[in-house]
Amino acid sequence: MLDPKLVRSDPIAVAAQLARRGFTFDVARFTALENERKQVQVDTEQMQAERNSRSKLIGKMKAAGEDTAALMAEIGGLGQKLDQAKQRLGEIQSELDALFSLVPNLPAEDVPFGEDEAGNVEVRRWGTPRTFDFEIQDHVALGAALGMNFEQAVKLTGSRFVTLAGDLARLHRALAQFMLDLHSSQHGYTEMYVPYIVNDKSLFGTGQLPKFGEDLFALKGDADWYLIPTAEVPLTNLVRDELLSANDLPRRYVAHTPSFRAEAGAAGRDTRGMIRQHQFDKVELVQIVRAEDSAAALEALTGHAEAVLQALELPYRVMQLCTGDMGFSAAKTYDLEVWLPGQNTYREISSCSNCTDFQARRLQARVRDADGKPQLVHTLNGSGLAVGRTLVALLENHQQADGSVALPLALRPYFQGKAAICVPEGQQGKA
RNA sequence: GGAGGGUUGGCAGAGCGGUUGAAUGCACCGGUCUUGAAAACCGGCAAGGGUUUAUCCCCUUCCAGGGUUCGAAUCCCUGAUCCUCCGCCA
Repeated sequence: MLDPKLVRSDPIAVAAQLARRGFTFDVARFTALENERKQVQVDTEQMQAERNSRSKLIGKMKAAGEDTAALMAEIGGLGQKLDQAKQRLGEIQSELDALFSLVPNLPAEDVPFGEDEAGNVEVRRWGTPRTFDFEIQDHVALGAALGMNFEQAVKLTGSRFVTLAGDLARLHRALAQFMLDLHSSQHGYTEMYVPYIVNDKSLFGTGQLPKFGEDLFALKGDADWYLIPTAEVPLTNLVRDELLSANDLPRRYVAHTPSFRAEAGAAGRDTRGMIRQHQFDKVELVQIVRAEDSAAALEALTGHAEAVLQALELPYRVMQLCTGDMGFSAAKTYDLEVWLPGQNTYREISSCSNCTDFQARRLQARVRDADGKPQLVHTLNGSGLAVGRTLVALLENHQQADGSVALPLALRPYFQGKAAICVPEGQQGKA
């Protein structure tokens, strides 16, 4: 949610900034609504003031033993007019709220202009893609021999799911655990266990609702419950409706959860392999900071995600998203793209965003400043990392000629020191 | 699932339908005192919104939504949630 005061004070300038990210803000409609709101609100409050003062007077007169019948009769007619005005104000307010709830965050000043992902700007690269002296396989081919099975998942559920068996399942678990261990012990994050089902308020707070409901899996039942599309939702909502004191910040949370996405509109995209699934695990980083700290926090958080890739010896590049490619709540975003030899390209494996006060305003998440005045916090989130895609990258980058996959040093403690995962007995030649 | 009891400011916790936006304590901020700190004492201190250059002023808010009333933290209804006891249970 944008700051209504800012939008009111200069709707043209706000519209211009939103246009940079391809969003059309209807200034005329907003201005008309806003003018009517002002008028109706002033009228309504005036009537309320009158009612209040007269009712108080009645109280005083009764206490003094005077006759109040005349005054009470006089006040009677006010109620109906007031109800009408309140109803109209409520309607206008709902319309304004609906309008505002669909408006994305303003891009930060240093975000490059661009209409789509083609406008993203490479910031830096780490590592060098390996040159192979044998015919490489992609993760689907490698995985088939190691225990990755899409047919089984189709039987259990449908497309865009997977089962992992044996060392591959263990690798998946090891990756998540390694990431949690790294962030909680080295980067100052508090590990959290959170619900995988959240209510509609939480999804509104982080911006998934009302605009992106079709991307979510909604549960049947009386309550408005949804499977989480990312742990960003439960983690960020931890501070919803909280008024924190200055020494409560910064807060850094890390959690490993599955993420559930309907992938509506993604038909035909990334249908091969584990790249785009309805269910995938992710280790998520969330920071709650004071406004003045958020720019630096984004750089730090991005670095924390990068540290995972470095420890796993996976080449990547850091992309700054352009105005047209950023998510709804983000003011500034870095994507980490890992090298995938099987696709001969870099693919997104983490997205790190500074949402400034956009989510905080929806969440009513505040902190007292030095003067003791409540100020909105800033929220940041980033994947550190997407576990499924990390597994994909690991298989493809560290594959060996015989179909086994070398384990980076960082993961070996989770495998009793083993140096590679190998095709199980009896599976050789099946790939 | 059954029965009962709660939900009030950052926190704890009072609150007969009428100057109660709400006592008191803690926390916090400022001051006195002190070499400094602590203690003590004095003072300040809810949030959101409207209007305004600003002060002032006004409105809303005591879990949420309805209702009764000239007037609701207070009475009624519905829902959420927490606690206690019983039942069931990984």
